[in-house]
Amino acid sequence: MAIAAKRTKTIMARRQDLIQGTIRSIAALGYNNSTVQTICDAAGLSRGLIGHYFKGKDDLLLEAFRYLVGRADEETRKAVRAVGDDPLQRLLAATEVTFNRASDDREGGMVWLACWGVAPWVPEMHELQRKLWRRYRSWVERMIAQAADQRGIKVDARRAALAYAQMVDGFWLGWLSDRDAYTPEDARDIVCDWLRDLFGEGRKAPVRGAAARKPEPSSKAKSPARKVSGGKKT
Amino acid sequence: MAIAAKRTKTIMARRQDLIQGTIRSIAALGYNNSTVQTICDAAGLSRGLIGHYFKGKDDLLLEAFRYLVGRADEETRKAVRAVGDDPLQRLLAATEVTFNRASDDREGGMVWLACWGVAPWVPEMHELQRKLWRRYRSWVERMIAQAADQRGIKVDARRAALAYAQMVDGFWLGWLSDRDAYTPEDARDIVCDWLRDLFGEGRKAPVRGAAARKPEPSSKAKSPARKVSGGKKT
Amino acid sequence: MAIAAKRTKTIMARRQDLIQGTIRSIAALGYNNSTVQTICDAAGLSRGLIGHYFKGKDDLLLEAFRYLVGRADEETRKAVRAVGDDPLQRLLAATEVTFNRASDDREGGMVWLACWGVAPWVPEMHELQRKLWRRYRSWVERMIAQAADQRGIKVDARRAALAYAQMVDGFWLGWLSDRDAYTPEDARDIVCDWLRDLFGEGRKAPVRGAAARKPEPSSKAKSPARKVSGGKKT
Amino acid sequence: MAIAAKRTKTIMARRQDLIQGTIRSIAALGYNNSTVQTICDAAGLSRGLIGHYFKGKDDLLLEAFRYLVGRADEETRKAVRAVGDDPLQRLLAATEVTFNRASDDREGGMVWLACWGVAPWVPEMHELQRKLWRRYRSWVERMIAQAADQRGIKVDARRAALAYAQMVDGFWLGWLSDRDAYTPEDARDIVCDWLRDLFGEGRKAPVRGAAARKPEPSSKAKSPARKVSGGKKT
DNA sequence: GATGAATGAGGTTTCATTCAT
DNA sequence: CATGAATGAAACCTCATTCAT
Repeated sequence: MAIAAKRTKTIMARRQDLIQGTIRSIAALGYNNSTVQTICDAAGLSRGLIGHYFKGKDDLLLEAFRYLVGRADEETRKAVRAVGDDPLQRLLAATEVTFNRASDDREGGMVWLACWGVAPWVPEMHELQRKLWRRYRSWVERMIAQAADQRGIKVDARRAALAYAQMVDGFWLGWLSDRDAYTPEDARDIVCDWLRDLFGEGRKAPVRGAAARKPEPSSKAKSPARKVSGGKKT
Repeated sequence: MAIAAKRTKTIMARRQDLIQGTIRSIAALGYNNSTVQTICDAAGLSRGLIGHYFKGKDDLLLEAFRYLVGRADEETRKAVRAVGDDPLQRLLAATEVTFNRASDDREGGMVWLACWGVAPWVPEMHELQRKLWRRYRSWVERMIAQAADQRGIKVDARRAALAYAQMVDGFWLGWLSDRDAYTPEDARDIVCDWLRDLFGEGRKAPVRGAAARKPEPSSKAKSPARKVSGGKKT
Repeated sequence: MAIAAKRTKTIMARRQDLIQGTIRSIAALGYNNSTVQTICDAAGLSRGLIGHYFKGKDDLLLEAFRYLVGRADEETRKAVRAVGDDPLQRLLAATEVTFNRASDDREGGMVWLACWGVAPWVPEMHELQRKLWRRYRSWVERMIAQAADQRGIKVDARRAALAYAQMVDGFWLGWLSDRDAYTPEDARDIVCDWLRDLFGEGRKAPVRGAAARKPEPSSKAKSPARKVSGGKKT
Repeated sequence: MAIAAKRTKTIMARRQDLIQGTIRSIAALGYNNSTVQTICDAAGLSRGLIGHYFKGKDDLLLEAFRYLVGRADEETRKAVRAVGDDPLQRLLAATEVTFNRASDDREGGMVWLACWGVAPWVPEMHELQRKLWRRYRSWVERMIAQAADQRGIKVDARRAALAYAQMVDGFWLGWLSDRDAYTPEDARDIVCDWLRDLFGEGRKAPVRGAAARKPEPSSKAKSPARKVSGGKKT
């Protein structure tokens, strides 16, 4: 069994190597231009190896996407769990970890972007993406509904969740497509402020300009936002 | 010259045919799976023709994207011009036309999505996309700044513009990736409400007429106004 | 239509080129060692052309076999028709043309041999082969039955047809596998003598040794035989 | 030495395993589609093992063919020896064992067929096949010559041997390619009758017992005797 | 100007063989 | 001695592009 276990471990390691190679290759060359050759080169392995560990290129591509999804999910869960049970805090934590991931793993983000662009025409990827998104949105909706309940505020949780989720995705998309337009921190702040405003919580730190805005009654400017990564995660 | 003009006209027509074929092919098969063959089939033309009108496949792809961009730009300008000079009305009109396009031309939207997914690795497309985005965001920023000025409200125009623009993109992305999660009308309403809330304008009747609507006495934020979506809508 | 006709003609010509290339390649290298490359080289065409005219390599291989079958069939029919209606003469003519083909087109014969060796594992080829064989055997059986009737001789036509057909195939097989063991003329004479003996007809020419045999009463030594090519033909 | 002997034994056993695996694989999948993987799977051994016991795949293939050839040879010799010295009885016994093998070991037959189809392009296999055939034909020729001598009949032994040998092969080929056209028993009867007719021996009881049958008073050709298959059988 | 036949580069995949464990 | 992971050659096929008609 020790041998079998070791073997299994090696197998997992090689699969990881190939997945990482895929991510590196796609990040560097794009989805189309990534060939079995570039992927295996990036993984430091020989071309034929892909057949040992995956059904083929498509399978590997899908698994790489699945890996990114799983990792984002895990990271977000951990961050959310760490802040306790308060729904707003959870949302804020999720938002933060989402945009942190943007800076920390732009490579992964680029792959995510590339996958968005092909998913509609790759049934399995499409399905995975939709499942993910629905779970994510429904989690956001629950959090928002709970937070509103706690505060005795009326919020259309569905619409708020949509606004949040799509804003986050939009910020991801925008930053991946043009990293100079704004920073992930900008995005994070805007979304977090939007969340706090939604529940009438004050902003924490003086946020660029906004803090200078007259505190009108309900200046709850909505800035919709949603974690790209979150979107891809839960 | 008449002959030359006619020729030019034919050339333009053929180019259009090929561009439309490209759009149809990408919408149906995705970016990767669209070949010169599928494109020309979709255009009802023969395979070799592409060389007469474009430098090659890549060029055609780029031109198709350029065409979509140009058309969207034009439509938006027209809608904005039609609504007069009021910045908020202009933003609302732009929002509306944007989401109307979603329903009216899902095919084009899918192509847009596909192009998003490859643009970072196609320098010319990337550049085009960035130019477009920057112009768009700066226009939004100006409109927001003007609208705020008119109302004597202090708004961080840059952040608001980012929030607006990325929310819109996020809704596009989400709807193209999963058309069942919400409707373009949902998206439009959420974004328009967000805009009105930003300026303390009350939500109103079906936004569809909003563009033509007279600027009523800004009834300011409705009651708690903190509901992302007020009473009406889903 | 002239253009369409010409095009069709060209298409047929290219298909023929590829089929001939296939035959030459298989004859020279065997079935396994024939690759798209060797086939196209033998045809004097480029590698990619195969996709224009056939579904793929397998399709081409099958068509090449079909071509050999069709040609053998045609040649045999023509030879049979040329000798009139007498069943024995028809059988003799078929036998002759069969073994003539052996000498005239050893290349085609080798391909036939190669196909025999793979047919059981290539459903379409197998089916074609079986259809062919059955039609051929039943024709032989009918001829034998008629010839026997004419002479008032009792012959088990089914068994005689089997003996004839398999003897011919056996001679083909043997000669293709070892061209030095006997000549096609040897084979032809043996089979023709067997046929004549079956119906009590005298042998035409003094055939090696056999003619010297004592004309015992009914020395109808059966030598079973069957045209390989015939077997593959009708 | 005991150890060395044991080792040798294991080696032989493994080689046998691989040879059997080869036969099973080829019978199931054909020559082309049999890979080292399928062969080792069929043998219940691991892929790399082939290198320990054979020079490579080609060598294994050749050895498998050699094994079939050797076994057939041995079986035939044994059957022939068992029947005594009478040449005709020997031929009948050889015929019988040949067609018995067809039914008893169709798998082996299929491999034989597959090898026929590649042998001309595999020099070593070709050579083996030719040696085998020549030895076989010359043995048949000797038997026929002896039987004719014994009876004072003049027979062209070479031609008769060719007819016999190719008829047998033809029946094998036909049955392997289409097992529904006739049974090996049909083939055996036809060939045995042909042999008996050649020497003016009457057809007799079920041939199955023929090998053990005492040489009865050659009742010479039956009546017209020109029926390929007398009264009995199908 | 329009067509599609022809080319050949390049992609994915399979496979025989080698070799470390 | 046995295993199967690793390699890289080579096969098939697709496809963008060119060019004669």
